[in-house]
Amino acid sequence: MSDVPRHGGAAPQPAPRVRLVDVAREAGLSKTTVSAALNGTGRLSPEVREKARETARVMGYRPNATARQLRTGRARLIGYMVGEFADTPWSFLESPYFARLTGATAATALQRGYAVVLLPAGSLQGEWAGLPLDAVVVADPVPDDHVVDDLLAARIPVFSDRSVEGRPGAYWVDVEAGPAVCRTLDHLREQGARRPAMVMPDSTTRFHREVLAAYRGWCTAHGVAERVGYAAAPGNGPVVRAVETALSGDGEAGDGEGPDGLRPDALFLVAEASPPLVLEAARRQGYEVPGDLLLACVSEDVTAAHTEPPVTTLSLRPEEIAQAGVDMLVAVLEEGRRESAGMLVPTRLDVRASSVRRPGTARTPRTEAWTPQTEWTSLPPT
Amino acid sequence: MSDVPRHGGAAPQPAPRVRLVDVAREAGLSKTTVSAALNGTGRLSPEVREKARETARVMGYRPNATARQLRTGRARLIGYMVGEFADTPWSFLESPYFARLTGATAATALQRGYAVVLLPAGSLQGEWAGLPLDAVVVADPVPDDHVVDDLLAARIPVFSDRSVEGRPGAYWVDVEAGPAVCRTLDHLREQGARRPAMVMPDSTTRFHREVLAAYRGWCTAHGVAERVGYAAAPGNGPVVRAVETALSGDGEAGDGEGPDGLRPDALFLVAEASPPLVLEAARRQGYEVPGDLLLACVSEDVTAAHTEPPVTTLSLRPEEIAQAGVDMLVAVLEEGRRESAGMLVPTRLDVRASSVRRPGTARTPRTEAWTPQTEWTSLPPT
DNA sequence: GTGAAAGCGCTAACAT
DNA sequence: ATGTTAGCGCTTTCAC
Repeated sequence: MSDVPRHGGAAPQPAPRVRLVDVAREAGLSKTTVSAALNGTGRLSPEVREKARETARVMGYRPNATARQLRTGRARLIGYMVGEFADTPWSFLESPYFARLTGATAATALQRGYAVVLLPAGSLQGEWAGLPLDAVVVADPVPDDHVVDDLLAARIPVFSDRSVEGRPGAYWVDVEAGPAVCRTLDHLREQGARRPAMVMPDSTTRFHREVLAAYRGWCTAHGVAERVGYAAAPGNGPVVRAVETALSGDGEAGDGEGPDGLRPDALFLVAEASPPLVLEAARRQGYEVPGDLLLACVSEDVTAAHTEPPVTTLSLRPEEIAQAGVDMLVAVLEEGRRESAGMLVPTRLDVRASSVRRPGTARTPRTEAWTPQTEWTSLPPT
Repeated sequence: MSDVPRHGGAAPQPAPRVRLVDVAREAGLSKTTVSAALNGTGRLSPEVREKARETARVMGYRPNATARQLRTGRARLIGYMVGEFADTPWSFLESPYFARLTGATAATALQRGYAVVLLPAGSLQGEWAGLPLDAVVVADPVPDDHVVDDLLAARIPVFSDRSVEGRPGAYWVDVEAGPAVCRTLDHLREQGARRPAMVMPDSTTRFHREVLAAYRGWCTAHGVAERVGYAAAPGNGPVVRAVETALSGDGEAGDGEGPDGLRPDALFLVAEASPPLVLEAARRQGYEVPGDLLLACVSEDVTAAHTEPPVTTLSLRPEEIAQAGVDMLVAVLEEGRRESAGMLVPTRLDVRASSVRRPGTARTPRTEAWTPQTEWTSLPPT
């Protein structure tokens, strides 16, 4: 008779929500049948299935996600954190790259039926240990952080970059950093650069290590001197200062004019900084862009297209990375594979006026996608 | 005897996690006792409590959040979405203001034991209808969107801006927009501006409506002509174009030189745009800043401090808004109040060189916080 | 093809 | 002060 719960916990909702059993009673069916009808499982006659669905719709039935979770063991919740920025665990959203990566991850995940919860950089010791996370995405982990280990030890699948390759329960998506660097440097060289400098953060991220290695390899292969400047910290201030130092020729050697006594004639900036600010910095150092200095930045900052001249950017394509990662995540979670797997996503160079000295040499006058060869390893795009 | 589940659903985890009952058996206690010990509830002797805690720790027990949720009826999960940007539901993270608001919301929530899940702008019809959300934060809703109604109809508490004031189940935090606008305009006037123009998005957000009203009121009170430019869309392109139009004096009236035939001598920009780009636009229109044009922007963009001259900004203080909102949310959820409530958060004007024509008039030469009077309504900070 | 019932792991009412 | 037990809402096995 009485439907009010007498024993269980307090029902905080004043209006008791309609439950599966309510639908079943209303439709004159059993819980089982209604459940099967709604989930598309079981063997039911079309009429019954329709009847159940209709009743549920009319009654405004919405399944209790928590109960379903408890039963199925999965919460359809994935954690998301960025390993870099360990000292300012939430500032990653202020980077255009991570903002887009985060948004795209959440968007793709939701399409696949998973929700993304935002987590701070830093170790598992945190307040979120109790969340029922099916998996955690760790974007750009730093090697000396042990989040990944903690997560794996807690048997939570981890999705990260290639640095986790081979570890059971860990999966990866990474960017084709090496080829991208080489192609960008090739482009600068095509446009006449002979002394390309690179500025990057003093970071231990796999991406940055790869970039540095590729730059060095390219310099060796082309017989040019290495000119690398390091930004002491992320953020516009430090990066712009590093750019100024690099452009003044006052590199780490401190010899005043670069390795060979000459100032660089191209700059490849591999750190998020505001393109207009970078342009200004170059000008303060007495350069005209692209006249005296060709400029290309690894950046997702949309202002790059709005400066004068517009700035050439190498996009890491956060949306594609996110999509590939989430697709893999869903495959893993839903098909229950355990061995590590991963894939590579290509980059895109958007050539703009800041790196075009000889008109007509660039693929297009202003802005055009140029995609290096794609390299898929395991898990082709579904 | 047998601990393996025989009846229930498949246990996807290969290693069965240690449950409450396991701890209880190991410690020679009952589930109840261990539960009470761990949760700090009930009346237990200190020794027993300690024993239970120690055993749990040793066994690496971590409570199953889902089971707890099912029992308690609350998931400790809050949704987060921003109402603006309905056409590009995920781009809000690329705005410095919303990036910081989002990060701060997630950070504060986590500290209070709640996780934040990212939701797209748009109506409840979406894929996330099934999430066990205790509440949803709707940042800057647009009036013609019915998310708030849908949420309230589904009896999910909503935390938003003042536009939801008075609706049962809805709570608000808002920014002191009016006073902030007046003080900024006062500051520009103090610095010598006589023809301040304002550029804002063509948005129906409560904030923007309030800003417009305040600007108009201020103009009337000071007997100056209104010069308002509207950006057709968010983003640097449209906003910069709107700035150019406003500065050329070519307002909506299309009279070539502004309402009184004169170009503006100050610009108050109430739209996120890259400060360096805005400066450039002003220069393209033949202005020198701050010589011919005083500039102040509502912005959280950190590049404002790095331009030459640095740009004066009115900060909406997203961190404070987030914290106030989450504190209120926790109070509501945990004390179960139903009547609507809200509070106001003050803004902060960071005066920098772009709006200082007469040296010494500004509170400090470069960058100093100047906080207008605070106005608290209900719910004082806890 | 349909329904009864077990039980996911936990918390809280009640009994001791 | 501690233990026994019901039951949160759902999915799934198994018997009919």
